[in-house]
Amino acid sequence: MKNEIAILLEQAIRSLPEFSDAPEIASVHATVERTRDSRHGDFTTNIAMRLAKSVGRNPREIAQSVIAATPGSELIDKIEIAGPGFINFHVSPAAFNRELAHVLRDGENYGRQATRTTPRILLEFVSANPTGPLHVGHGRHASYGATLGNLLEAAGYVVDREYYVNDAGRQMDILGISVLLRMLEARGDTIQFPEAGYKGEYIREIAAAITEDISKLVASDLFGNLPEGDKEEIISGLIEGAESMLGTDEFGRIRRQSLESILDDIKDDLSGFGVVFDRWFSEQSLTDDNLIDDALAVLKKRNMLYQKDGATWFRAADFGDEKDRVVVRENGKKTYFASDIAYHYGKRERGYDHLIDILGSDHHGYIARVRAGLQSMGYAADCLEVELVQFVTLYRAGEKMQMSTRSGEFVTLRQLREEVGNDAARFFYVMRSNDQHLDFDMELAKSRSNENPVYYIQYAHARVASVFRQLAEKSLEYEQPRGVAAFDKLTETHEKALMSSLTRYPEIIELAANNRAPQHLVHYLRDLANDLHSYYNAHQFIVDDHDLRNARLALIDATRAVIASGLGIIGVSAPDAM
RNA sequence: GCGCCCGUAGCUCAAUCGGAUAGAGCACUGGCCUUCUAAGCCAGAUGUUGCAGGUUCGAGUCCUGCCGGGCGCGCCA
Repeated sequence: MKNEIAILLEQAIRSLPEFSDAPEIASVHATVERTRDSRHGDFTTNIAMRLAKSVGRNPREIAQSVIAATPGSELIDKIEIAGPGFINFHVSPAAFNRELAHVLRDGENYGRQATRTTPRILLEFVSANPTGPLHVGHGRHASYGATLGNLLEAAGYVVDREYYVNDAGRQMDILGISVLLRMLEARGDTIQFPEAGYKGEYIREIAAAITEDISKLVASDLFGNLPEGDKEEIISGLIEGAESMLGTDEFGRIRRQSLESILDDIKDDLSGFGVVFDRWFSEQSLTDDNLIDDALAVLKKRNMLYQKDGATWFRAADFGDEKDRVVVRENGKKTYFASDIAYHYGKRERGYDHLIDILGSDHHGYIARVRAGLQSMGYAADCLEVELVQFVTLYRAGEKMQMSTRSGEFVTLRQLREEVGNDAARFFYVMRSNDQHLDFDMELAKSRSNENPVYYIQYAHARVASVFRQLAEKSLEYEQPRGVAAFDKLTETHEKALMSSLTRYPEIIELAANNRAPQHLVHYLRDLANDLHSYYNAHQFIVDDHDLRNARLALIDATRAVIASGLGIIGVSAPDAM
């Protein structure tokens, strides 16, 4: 609907020679928006004020000539000039009726844009380290990422969802030794669990399930040969000791089984949360497939690397980073940053045009250097987009909870899901802008779940389903074509409001997708549910008038479809009964 | 110290490349179930948009400075 208005407007402006050189002409489409006040009509544009700047003429005069040049259309009842030069469009009832018929025809596909082949988008999110179960902070990333993926698809983009598994490096050794020590403990050996190890209870559960033979290892030998030092040196000593006493292969198997156990748990948790990935990308595979070397070779070829203090540096500062970064350490080991460059390089090499990373706000410092990496390899700086998600602070009974994986003291996503339910959790997580901090009070979410806005929206959906059940009980039939033919009878204020809201849905999808802002959809659904509830209370749907009854049923049927579609994008169920 | 993000009603938050009178929920008060689910509806109050300047037809939104909060500034991952 908005699109049609924009096309008419663009035709009008292009037909006027005095604006042919104005730069604003390219963005006419984007200036058309819904009015906030129905007295201003249904759609408005500020294009006259924008043109006034570059052409140097009175905006109201410009508006006048634009209106005069606008082709006649059955879509529009009247066009008015208001205020400093707004052009307001009043849409005809017939046009709303026609659009409502579209909603019914498309059902839950209404508002979805046709698929476009470019750009191909890779959406990476969660990517939590596989060293423990997901906690409530990851839940926000999962909900936001999954919803954004759905939104982008609804807006017509081709999106692949990817989880980057940090299965390489020191943290895997720490995981391995943590599990091994719990195995020794379970066997009856006396151990002193290191401060830097993963202390969570889940480590004991993993240890209990591992069948690797560790009879070669004696706890007293292991602890007897520990170096003096801080907690990092102590755990390094334990890892080295275990590898030499038990064997590198044996320790490697324990490490791998621990990783698989945790990864299985994460996958199960996420799929249970309705969050699915197209690919789980292993960091270790970067090394195995020589991708890091390939990426470094590209950088070297482009003269982006140099040697200093025995290390290899990347000229990140040449591309906007605050300083150059090490990619190969003095000891010959590649840095994590080298993996990151290679990973993002690989994403582009796999054919993705646009990369979206959803990261915690504590990672903001790393954006510039990864972007520098891509840029230095010849990719456009804006092919990498990073959406930062602010922290979740969890409160239980008004008390702040700690969230440290290493200490093992945290509330898991699984616990949260069990306590408040998937629907409420998915909804709450995307209710507010991702750049706002989120306070999540468990007790509040549980004890007041009836006041949860998600139920308000679900209830609207269930109410419509209930009306259709009542219809069947009265042995009446819903005749949709007859209803569509009788849309002229929908003249009540509540009906007009509902129709207007329904036809906004495609615009909301576009808005929420383009701004990476699912909360737009959440607020829209709340408003739509409100329209339905108000209508429900003000008017009877199952009335004697055959035509009016079917017209009203068609209207709420369309509403049901849009609510179901919107909730589906957020990952929330649309129940027929509550 | 430098960098990024945030600051809007009592509380939690919205506000569509800058747009018309800054909006919702919660909480509070009163009213509405013999008719399709009262997890609902209707009516009612609240703002120096942290502070001070600037840009312009127009600023919560953009720019500068300051105040307050969060996060980040490794040859860690």
